[in-house]
Amino acid sequence: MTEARTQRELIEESLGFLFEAELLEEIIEVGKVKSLESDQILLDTGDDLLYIPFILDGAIKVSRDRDEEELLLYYIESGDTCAMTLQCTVRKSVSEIRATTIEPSRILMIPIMYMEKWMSNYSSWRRYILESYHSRMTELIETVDAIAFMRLDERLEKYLVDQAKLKGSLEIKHTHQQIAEDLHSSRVVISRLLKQLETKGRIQLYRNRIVLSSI
DNA sequence: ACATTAAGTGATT
DNA sequence: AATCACTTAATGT
Repeated sequence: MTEARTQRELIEESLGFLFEAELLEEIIEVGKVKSLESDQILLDTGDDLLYIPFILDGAIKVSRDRDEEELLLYYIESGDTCAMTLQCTVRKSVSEIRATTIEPSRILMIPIMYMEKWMSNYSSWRRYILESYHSRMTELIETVDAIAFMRLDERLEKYLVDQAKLKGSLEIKHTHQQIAEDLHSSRVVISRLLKQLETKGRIQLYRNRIVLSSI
């Protein structure tokens, strides 16, 4: 009882400003809230796309992975959805990305069968989907730019700043190894570059922890 | 005290 | 910028 109430409130709070009341009711009706700890895989490469996930709170990173290699593509936060899953409106398919929680997160899962119906019935839904697609595309291009045109040290600094903004804290609790994986580099290289940034006074290094001097 | 894991570094490609 | 090989430091048992 109270469970359902809280869930309704949670959904209204996170998504209420996005959709008209009628659609919101439908969303509350058919959506299931999934709670995940930090560092859990929400969706993995090769998984069938059965649900559209909406991030209610927390944050998620979307990365490409081949064999054991990984590369961070972009983050999704509260109010966002994953563009990858949107293509299932057109065609039933499997995921080509991995979505991992980077904070304890609650995600609203909506079966994909509603996609098409809502597309034709609700203008707020159409607008949301198109805008969402657009902003994911923009972020993806930003990432491509970073890989193509920035040196690794610049990319690392951008990564740290992005992390800090995302968490709302200058403290980043990652190992050098984890950062290396996100940037698709090696631990040794990241350690060296971090050391340089520390010498320049941009950061302070500790075990499992990096503190940014400023954003 | 010991083992394990994270981080630092010189040398080489 | 990556890899190897090794050292040093921090942390858990």
